[in-house]
Amino acid sequence: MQSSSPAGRAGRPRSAAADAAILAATRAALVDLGWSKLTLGDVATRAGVAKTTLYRRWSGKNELVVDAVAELFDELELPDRGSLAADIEGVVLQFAAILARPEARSGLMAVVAESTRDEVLRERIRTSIVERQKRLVLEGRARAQARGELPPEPDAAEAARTADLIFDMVAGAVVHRTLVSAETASGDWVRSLTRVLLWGLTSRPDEPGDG
Amino acid sequence: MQSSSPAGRAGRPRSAAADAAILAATRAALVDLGWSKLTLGDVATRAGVAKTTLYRRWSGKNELVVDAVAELFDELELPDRGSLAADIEGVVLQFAAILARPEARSGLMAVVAESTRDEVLRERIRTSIVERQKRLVLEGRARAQARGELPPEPDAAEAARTADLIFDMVAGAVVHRTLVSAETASGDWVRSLTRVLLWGLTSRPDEPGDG
DNA sequence: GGCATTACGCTACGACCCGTAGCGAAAGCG
DNA sequence: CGCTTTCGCTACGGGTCGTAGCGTAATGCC
Repeated sequence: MQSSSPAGRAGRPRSAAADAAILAATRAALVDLGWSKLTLGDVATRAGVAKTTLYRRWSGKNELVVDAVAELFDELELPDRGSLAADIEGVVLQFAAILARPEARSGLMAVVAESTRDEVLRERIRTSIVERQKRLVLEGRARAQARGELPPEPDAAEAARTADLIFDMVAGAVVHRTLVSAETASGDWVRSLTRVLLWGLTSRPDEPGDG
Repeated sequence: MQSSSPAGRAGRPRSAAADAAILAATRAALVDLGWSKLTLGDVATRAGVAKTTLYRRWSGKNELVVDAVAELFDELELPDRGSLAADIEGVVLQFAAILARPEARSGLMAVVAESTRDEVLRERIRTSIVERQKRLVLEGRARAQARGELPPEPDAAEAARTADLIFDMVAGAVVHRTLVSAETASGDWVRSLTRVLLWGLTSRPDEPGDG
């Protein structure tokens, strides 16, 4: 059977241009129609491909939108702005800018909602979207520890729990601010968020208000 | 025309029992089918009413699910546990318990996603769900100020901005932890979240790490 | 009690979308 | 040149949507 080509089987190869066109058409349809009114037939027409071609590559609407939205987060990276506070503010502003785009707003929340009843979809979202964001938290902390802004963590498990907490707080706050409260994540707001986070993480345990 | 009855017009009144049955059936359908596979015909059958009756009261799936999910948050209240930290932990645990229910998980995120393209729906979510949660933040702060745990705020606008920030951080963190990271908001996690928040809010501005 | 008014249950309907099957043509590989 | 796979196109049964129409049930007003 497959003798020479490593991954490419015999026969006509799939068009890479079609993949890009379909994902772009999906984002355009999300902008124009939103999640619930988006139909795969319409996406195929926008992309200039047959509906059957679309179904050969994606099993359904959920998977298609996950891939289309995931590409939006490709531009996320951790800039080196010299201090932990500035690094956090920079990446949060990037994240907020992505969530300000209508194709991200309507698409991301919808697939997350669907993922509560679809374990495979949830894993797809995790690997293609969430894990990439969480990596920024780990990189930012490592960089801050190298700078001496944060102390090294002796307990690896505790360090992982803290990173998860920070990730949920930052990403959750931005998402909630943008999609639920429907307010823009302005520079002032991001600075306030960063201030609370950093003071909360670096303050000494002076038993403030505990019984 | 309408001479005596204040709000009730002439004719057969709408069945209040039908309203309750429809909303309960909607939640049951959310548990069994999730958002995307939920159909209004199925909800009507579950509730024991005709499909036309359902359409006479709700304009569509979005509005129906908002009302069905909103009832889940009726039980939210601010317990007086003696300290600000304990109060926060209590209400966050209540919030997390609601979000642990499948009808809330699949329904809430879906309507929020739809609300990004529907201003009327967004306002409906705000008044019936979000604003009720935000009120707990304001009550909790007022109680903490009465206890002397927090200083009084001279600037009302700044106080409102801080309350909005705290609300987005708390609600966003719990939602993100529960629905995106798909981990339970355990007691340990809630205590860690509360610790970061309180230290972040009560620490003195000693310029920690700023240039 | 009779009457107007409104809600209700039921059926039926056109419109739309889904997801798939089948076909002939096109584009690669050996 | 064959073999294989993809592609575009058409067509189809099945399901849901949202509405219209009808007869019936329940209330307020006289």
